[in-house]
Amino acid sequence: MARAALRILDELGLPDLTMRRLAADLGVQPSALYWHYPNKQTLLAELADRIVHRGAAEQSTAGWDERVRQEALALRGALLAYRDSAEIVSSSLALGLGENPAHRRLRGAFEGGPFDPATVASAAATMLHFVLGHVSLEQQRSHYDRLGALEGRTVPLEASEGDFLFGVDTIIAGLRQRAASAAEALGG
Amino acid sequence: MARAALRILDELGLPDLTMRRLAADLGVQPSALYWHYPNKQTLLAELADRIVHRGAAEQSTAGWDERVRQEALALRGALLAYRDSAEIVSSSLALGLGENPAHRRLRGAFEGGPFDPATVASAAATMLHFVLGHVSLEQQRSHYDRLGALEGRTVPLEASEGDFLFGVDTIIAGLRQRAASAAEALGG
DNA sequence: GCGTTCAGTGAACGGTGTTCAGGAGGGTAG
DNA sequence: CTACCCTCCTGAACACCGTTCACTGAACGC
Repeated sequence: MARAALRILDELGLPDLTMRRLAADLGVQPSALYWHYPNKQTLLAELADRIVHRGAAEQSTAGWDERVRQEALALRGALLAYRDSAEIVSSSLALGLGENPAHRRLRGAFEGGPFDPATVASAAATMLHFVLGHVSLEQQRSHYDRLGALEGRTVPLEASEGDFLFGVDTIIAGLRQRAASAAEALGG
Repeated sequence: MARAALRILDELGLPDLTMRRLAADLGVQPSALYWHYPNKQTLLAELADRIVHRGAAEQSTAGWDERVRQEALALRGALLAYRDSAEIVSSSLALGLGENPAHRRLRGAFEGGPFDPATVASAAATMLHFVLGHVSLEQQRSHYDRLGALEGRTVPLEASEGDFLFGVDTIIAGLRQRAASAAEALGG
């Protein structure tokens, strides 16, 4: 059932992912869905989980900065695999923050670095906000693009990826510097 | 009319900001609104403009990093002044990117620093994504909070502001370091 | 007086998420 | 064989939503 929802999401987009449409695809009345999920938001939350879950970076022995970079790229990849996924993940984020798989994996990557737990959480949140914000905008733009608005030049995907890497690397650089000055204050 | 919409937004929240509700508040039939705006999205875009417009940081002669910090804080302040504003601004962002006032002001702050135009645009986008992502999550959480979910401990606003400053300062630190290494490569 | 433009009415259209009484169908205990 | 329960689904409704469209007054220049 979540499978069918993901297929609709990918082919038609979030606005067309309605309970009625999903029910029709399953050959069932819309009310039948409410036996499995209490409401649409819960269904979307499960979709968000599945989308993020698929995007695990392979285990790596690299330094924390490279691991964070890989994790951010993997997350973006997972999000770009489904249409409008960033919006769904963002929406579902508020309820379960702290137990969100994306946040958890980013924390895992940061834990390999010289940060105290509070910093790890904040750093992961910062990176997560950036990634979701970036991909969200990217997907929204392609949505309006599909709709015929944005008549002018479309931003090429390549430029978008460059922007993404710029942001990720900037945040990582900031954290590296933060770690360095913290070490200096401690050791000096 | 946008005034009335902003009042509804603030008192009832985005889900209750319906064309019917707005029309009722104005003592008018819903269809009357469509003489002034072609559709709801256009109305929301104007609200986004007004919200962001109100949050201008005072002119400052400080360095680029301090100016960026002030601008980010001002933007967050403007967003927090209206309920669900971050979501509205994000939605309206995709259509008019490049001419968005928030993005423009952030660019203005970065232009005081040692960055080429492409870097300025990317840096402003990075900061904007972070700010919108952070505030969006913050507001979504308080929305669910109002609804009675999140039965457990609510994240205090102070912690949220700390997280926000952490992110802003980290991004600024990353950019500072980027500028330094670029200067070194150039001068050395 | 006449035509035009502004601003709004009132009813409808097609869609949405969600609820609720009820009904098949299977398993299991008496 | 009967009676019951549990699972899953039906069919019809409810209360909304954004949007469209023919029509109606009021105000204004010619």
